[in-house]
Amino acid sequence: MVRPTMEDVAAKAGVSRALVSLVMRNSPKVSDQRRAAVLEAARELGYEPHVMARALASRTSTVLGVMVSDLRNTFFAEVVEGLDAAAQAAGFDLILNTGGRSPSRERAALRSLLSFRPAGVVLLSPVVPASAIEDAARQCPIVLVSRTSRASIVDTVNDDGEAGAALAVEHLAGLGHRRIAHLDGGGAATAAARRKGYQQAMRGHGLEPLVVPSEHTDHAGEKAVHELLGSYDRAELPTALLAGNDFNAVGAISALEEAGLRVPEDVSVVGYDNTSLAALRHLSLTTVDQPRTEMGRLAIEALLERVRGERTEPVRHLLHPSLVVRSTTAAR
Amino acid sequence: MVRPTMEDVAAKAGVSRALVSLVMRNSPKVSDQRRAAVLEAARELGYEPHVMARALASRTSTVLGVMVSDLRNTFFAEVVEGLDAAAQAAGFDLILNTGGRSPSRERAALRSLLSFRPAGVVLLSPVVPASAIEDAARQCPIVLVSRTSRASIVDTVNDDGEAGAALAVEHLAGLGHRRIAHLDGGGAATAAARRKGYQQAMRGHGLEPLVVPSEHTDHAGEKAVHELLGSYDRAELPTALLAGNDFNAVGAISALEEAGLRVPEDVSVVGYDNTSLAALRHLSLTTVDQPRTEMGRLAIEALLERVRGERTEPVRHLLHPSLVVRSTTAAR
DNA sequence: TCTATTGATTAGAGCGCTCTAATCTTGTAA
DNA sequence: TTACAAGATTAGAGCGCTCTAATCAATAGA
Repeated sequence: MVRPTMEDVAAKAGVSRALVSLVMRNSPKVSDQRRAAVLEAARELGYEPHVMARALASRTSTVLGVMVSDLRNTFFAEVVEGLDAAAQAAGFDLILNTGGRSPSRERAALRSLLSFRPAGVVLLSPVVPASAIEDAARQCPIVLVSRTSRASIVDTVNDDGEAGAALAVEHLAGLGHRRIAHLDGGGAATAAARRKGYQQAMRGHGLEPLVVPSEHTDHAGEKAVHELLGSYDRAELPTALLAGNDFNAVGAISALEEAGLRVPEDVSVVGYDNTSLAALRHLSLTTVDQPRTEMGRLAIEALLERVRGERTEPVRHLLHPSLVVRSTTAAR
Repeated sequence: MVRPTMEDVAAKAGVSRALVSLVMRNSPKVSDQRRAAVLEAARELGYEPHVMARALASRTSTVLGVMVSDLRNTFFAEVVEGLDAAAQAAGFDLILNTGGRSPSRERAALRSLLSFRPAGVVLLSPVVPASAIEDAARQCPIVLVSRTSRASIVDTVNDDGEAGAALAVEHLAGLGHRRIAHLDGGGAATAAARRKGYQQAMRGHGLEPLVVPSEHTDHAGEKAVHELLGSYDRAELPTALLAGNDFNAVGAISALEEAGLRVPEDVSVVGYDNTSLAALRHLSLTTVDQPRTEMGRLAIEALLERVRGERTEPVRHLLHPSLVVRSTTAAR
């Protein structure tokens, strides 16, 4: 289990440790002959540089911290995939934590990440107070994903929920729907923007917004539909629903079908997030897609710009979502 | 961005660096008075020990490497959650990679993990050849999840696919089904065990196994059902299906319903994995649950036993799955 | 009063690397 | 032949910590 060090390689190749160091960082100022000898010795010994020792000596880290609130949520998992791909491409490694949507656990997780003296940290939809984030930002660059910030010291990457919701309303209105309800995301971080976009788009079409309180779960989607069914005559029922997210949409569809209403013949339903769920042919849900991999990529990019000192002004990426039309929406 | 060091804390508290070190590792041999002074100085300066420097000096790492083939798969994401929880509890941090089911990318990812000189490494369903894994195992303890190994140097954590499939057959046979088909998982690592368990359980009940080639996707599930429908008269069609996984089951249900067959009235369907998908009330899929969080916990446990030198014999955890009965199965 | 003894504190080396500055080789010009 | 520049190589300090062994202070026993 004890791995060879640079010193071992140097001894074997008959050169100094410093020369080995140069070769390992492929410095141009090494003769081809020595380089070959060092590389050969390293290969034979199975030598790989020790990242931590390197970080300590060079005073530069190739580690990026990532705190994700909940990996079970495929949205976050996919953003992490994007982060990983971009980080690997840039020669960085991720150290990853989960905070479980608990402020105290998130604090501990963040502290843990910072104790690595990372080059930067990405926070995925954190719930800690802004002050905790700003404190962290004094230690290294911070990028927030799916959370906004006013601090000029942190960058943010979000999808444009207003635009996404508007896209959905546009689609439904274009299909001839007039009574389009929105199942609200409640306390979710993304809910406000989606609600606002929905309301504005509705008014823009001269339509009356109808916001039904709900949550980002399938269960809540069912409940919301039950409430709608209880409050309106069949003839006055909304003919289209914009759910808070895909799960919510699936719950809504469930409840509609149980009540004998067909989707999309009687009621059209649009989700949000384009999770793998939505793509299932069994559901084939029309939904709003967030470019998750791209969000991960942009987060790393923003981080590295700060790391390299190329930028000190904050950047606010607001990504444009797109509508994925499947089988749960139809013309009125 | 330049953080205080132990030396700074020592100066501020008027003690030596060594004493600060003792306090940070809460050694008992420090007077209460000095301890308080050091803690106070650390607090004022916002000092946190530098994990990497600590690792280097102590020659012990608190880092565990994790390579996951694909985070998009919620199964893996949930195992990672389990890994993270157990690691955090033990005071370890995870450095995480994805290998994308490509041997070359996995090799690079593994190398990257090892360059941190981690205390141990967890490989989630890796596709690299066994030799690569055994090479890695010479550098630090390795635990494989969802992959078997004959090497005595690595530990493994798997769910007992045979038992899981048998559980499903048991359930269906108990409901009076005689013609139970299995939609095979094809090349997936877990497919063989599930198939074998299915076949044995069928024979145990004096029933004839019927394995239909498929894959772990919803699309393949649809296709498999279409083939069944093409090969059998309605009267001879299997009355129950054990799918390779939940996605596959959803595809199968889709195709059955399109063909005018009701689930579970005409055909019962059982999935495998108990993904969040299965729990959706809209699907409410009867399925076999793998204890994913537990798998993560056991992987960390096995790793730490090796790290602490408590064990040198390999351990092969074969976790017992359980059946979650929902609404896609009914009595014949 | 002096010496053990115990507990608290610290000096200093070293973990595996990088980086600056110094040293050693050549080749070339005078 | 000598001098010197340019390129190749190395010595050695130091990154922020841990750990062993040594030192120091205080108390107890003779």
